Amino acid sequence: MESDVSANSRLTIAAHALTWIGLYQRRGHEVATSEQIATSVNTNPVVIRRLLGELRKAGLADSRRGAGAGWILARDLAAITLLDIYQAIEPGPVFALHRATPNPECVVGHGIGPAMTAVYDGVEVALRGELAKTTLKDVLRDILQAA
Amino acid sequence: MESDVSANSRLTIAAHALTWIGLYQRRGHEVATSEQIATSVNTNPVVIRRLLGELRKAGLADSRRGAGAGWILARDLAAITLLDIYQAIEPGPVFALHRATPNPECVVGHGIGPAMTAVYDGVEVALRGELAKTTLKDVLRDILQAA
DNA sequence: TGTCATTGTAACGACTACTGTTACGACTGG
DNA sequence: CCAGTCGTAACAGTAGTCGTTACAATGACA
Repeated sequence: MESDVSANSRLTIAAHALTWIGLYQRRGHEVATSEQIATSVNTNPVVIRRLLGELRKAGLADSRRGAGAGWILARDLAAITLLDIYQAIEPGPVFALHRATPNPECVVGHGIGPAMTAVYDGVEVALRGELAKTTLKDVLRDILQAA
Repeated sequence: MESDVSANSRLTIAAHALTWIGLYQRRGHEVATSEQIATSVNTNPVVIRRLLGELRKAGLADSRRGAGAGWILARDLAAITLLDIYQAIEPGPVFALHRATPNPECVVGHGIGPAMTAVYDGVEVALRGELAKTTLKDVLRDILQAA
């Protein structure tokens, strides 16, 4: 169970699932089932299907239905960055402004929004730049090298 | 009310509170009450006291009790970066690994943890670097310039 | 010494997000 | 037709944040 302090593991799970599909395909298989992926991730198949559904909308994965169905990559592992996955599954920014509008008659309340927005934009750019550096091919390479 | 998709507004509120105290002190006042700060932030005084309590533990603010009590800065605005605040109030990293340990008998399940950790470490460094660029003096300057 | 404004903190309900699970309809290869 | 898998709804459990009420503790000041 736990160990974390409350952060998002969705990016980890999504990268795990796609990398698993990629390795499975590289070994000659056609499709991977959510059941198989869930066994590797150690979770429920529905969790995998939900997540891969979002990745399909983003054009990173695809699925077949009916008998002998399952999941395939929509792109090569080398053409999928962690940024692609992040954008597919993370709806909003890391930091947010106030929930309730601060007092506009106060100088600070009036100007803090734009000031923080500028900083947060820079943070997002830096974060995305870091995630864009790594492709799933890189991730798989690291995994196989460590084995 | 809202508008956000579920992100942390704690850094925004904390920066708002400290900046407000700094401007208030610059205008000649001794201490700022949580009531006054809450009016500018548009929230409840207890929310401010809770947050400033964490900032006090980190050595960024200080408080006086009793009658005529309130809050003061423990450092000059120029000596407080957004990274200082972030570290004082954000308990964990942005991204987390799996909640449940993935299947260690699977190559991917075994190696994905270290591989993603390396990436996440880079993300944290980039994020912290961005936040360290801005001091509350910068924030206040932007606020006053825009007014 | 007494008053009283303010902090410190516990407690609670409301809201949101993610996770795990069950259930079942939709689809399709054989 | 049938069996296997996806697609998705529904629900409970966990966790974090926020707003709110309540009240004890503190300490400046009259």
